[in-house]
Amino acid sequence: MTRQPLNLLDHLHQTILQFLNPFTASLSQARQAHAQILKTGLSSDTNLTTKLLSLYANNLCFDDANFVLDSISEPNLFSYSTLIHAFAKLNQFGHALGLFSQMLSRGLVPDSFLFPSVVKACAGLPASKAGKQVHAIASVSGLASDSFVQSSLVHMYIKCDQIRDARKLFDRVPQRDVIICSALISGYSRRGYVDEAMQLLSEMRGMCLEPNVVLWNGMIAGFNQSKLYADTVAVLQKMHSEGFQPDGSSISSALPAVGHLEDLGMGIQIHGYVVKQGLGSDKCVVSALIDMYGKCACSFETSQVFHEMDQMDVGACNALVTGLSRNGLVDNALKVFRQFKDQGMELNIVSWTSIIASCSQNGKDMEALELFREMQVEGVEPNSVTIPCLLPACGNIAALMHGKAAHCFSLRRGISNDVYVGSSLIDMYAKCGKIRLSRLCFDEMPTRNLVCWNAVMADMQCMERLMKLWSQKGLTDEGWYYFNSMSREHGLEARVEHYACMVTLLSRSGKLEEAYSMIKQMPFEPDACVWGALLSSCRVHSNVTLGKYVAKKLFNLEPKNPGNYILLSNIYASKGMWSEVDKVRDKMKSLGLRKNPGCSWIEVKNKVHMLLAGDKAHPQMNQIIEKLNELSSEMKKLGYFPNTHFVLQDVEEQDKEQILCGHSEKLAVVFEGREISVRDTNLFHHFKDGVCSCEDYW
DNA sequence: ATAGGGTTAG
Repeated sequence: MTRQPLNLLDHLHQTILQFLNPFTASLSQARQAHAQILKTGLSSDTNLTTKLLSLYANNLCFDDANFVLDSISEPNLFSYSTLIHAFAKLNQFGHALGLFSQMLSRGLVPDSFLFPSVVKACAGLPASKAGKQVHAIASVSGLASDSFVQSSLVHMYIKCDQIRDARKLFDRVPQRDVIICSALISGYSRRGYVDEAMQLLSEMRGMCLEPNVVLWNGMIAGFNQSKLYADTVAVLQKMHSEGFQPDGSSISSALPAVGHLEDLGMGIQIHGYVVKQGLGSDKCVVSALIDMYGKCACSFETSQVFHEMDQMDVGACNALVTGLSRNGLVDNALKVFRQFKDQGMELNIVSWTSIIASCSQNGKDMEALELFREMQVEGVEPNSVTIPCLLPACGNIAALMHGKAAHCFSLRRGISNDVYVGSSLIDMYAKCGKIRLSRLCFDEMPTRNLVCWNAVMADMQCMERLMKLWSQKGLTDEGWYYFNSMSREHGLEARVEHYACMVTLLSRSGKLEEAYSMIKQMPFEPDACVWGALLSSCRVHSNVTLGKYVAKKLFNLEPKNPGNYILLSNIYASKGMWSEVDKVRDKMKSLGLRKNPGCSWIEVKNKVHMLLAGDKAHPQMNQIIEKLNELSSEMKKLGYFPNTHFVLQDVEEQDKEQILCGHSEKLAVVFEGREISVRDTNLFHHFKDGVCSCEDYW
């Protein structure tokens, strides 16, 4: 009679065990089994509870896992190990460490199997203090000589940016294996220590150790990450020449470097290898190939590789979009993006960010804003990469409200501290004429890299344009202060764009000679930005002699930029040298260059309106013109006459008046009673209460 | 239980 219930229990036990099969069980089965266990009082069965723990952990059900752990009267090392291993594997490092400390406080002693997972958790966070403590505990437990523990510790120190501790530990290991060497070599590679990595690789020979594929791949990925592109490719070649077959992982880590180097020959060779080895079905390899051809300016091959794919892949689609826009084919990029979407392709955050970046980098700012909205409608959340791709579009068209919305989003999502987000905010606010907000963003950035110095230097340029401090030494001094402190206090080398900013600051305040001598002393060839800055100051200060000289330099550097011709002709015009003006205009005509039409944008009720000079395309154009005429006659009644002196063209007075009234700025001003930002060929004007921030200087 | 885990967006 006593056997019957035991059999029943046995049967139940078997059923629950089946439900808890780690390979087949679903979360709901785990919950059912859990309920059964509780009902039948099987909680003391360690076999069952451990399986349950592992299932909950693998499904990231922290609360359930903790509940089970608490219900075990005497949780042992095995219970904790199960959970910690699972969490470490699933990148739930905080949970893993929390359980580890709980386990220690219960007086349980970890074994050599548990330590690697715990150390991995410290590496993953990374948490260097905890890592050191765990190291100490391992030493006290006498387990620090275990090779698994040692390898994981080396990895942890590298992740915590403590290369010297990693090396110290490595040096004390008597019996080194491939794995611990691989950990250190990959660490060196990721931090850009090429010599140390290569040295250790050759030392392995002396230890009778052969590198394996994982080691090679770690080196390739590491060098690529350190932007040491030539070294990346060199390692791939070395690997191959030493008789190792690069796998998909090797190829997809090396291809970005080939692209950066624009080494098409190497790219084609690798493509051949991919085909030969049958790696063509590897999605990462294919995407990387498409990207490589895109970077090497081979639009045809980019599309070809894409179309030869046997299976659609979102990564490859993204690479194609970027590849097309990189080669001046934005419209094609937009077209294929639309096709992908219409085909029901699962577009991810990279897809949306790519197309937004393509637009904002190619003068399609309104489209970028629209796509950003569309993306959110589709339920895709922007991230810290999306924002810096979008913000230039806001800045370009002074879409302040959109920019502010992106700023608020960044604050809510806790990504405003990201150095790229911060830099693009600085830039966006400066371009919208919001200097104080721009500076606020700069001051609040916790870390500053080259990108944000670029932004703040550009910001200085805007300030110089927008403030009244033209000739006072204050702003120039501030510029010098930033310029010098960049290298002195932050160890960043001034680059050509920083020189361009200083040239602007100096030349705008009238120190044209000082600016020119700075250009001559630059440690590298001055580019078009530098000369352009000087030329536009020559225009401000009507300096014909220097202007003529600078323009010549610019015509050589960028013969197709109409802006330079316009500037020079304006310099002549400001001195009434109309025959010289005609010469420049004739030159432009013979080169087939045309002045880009003036363009204004205005945000009304969160919608951006674009107004092109001389363009009648705006749907409300009739009302706008009516209102303009109304304003004009009202202004004239109050004693205002269009100042035709500012029309730098040798035309009849009446035409000048016409030209002035057709200005896109005027068109935007019709939306009166608001803050208005307008941009001419080289700066933004910010109107508030009818007063322009440039104080009518321009 | 230890090293790499790759591609496409700034």
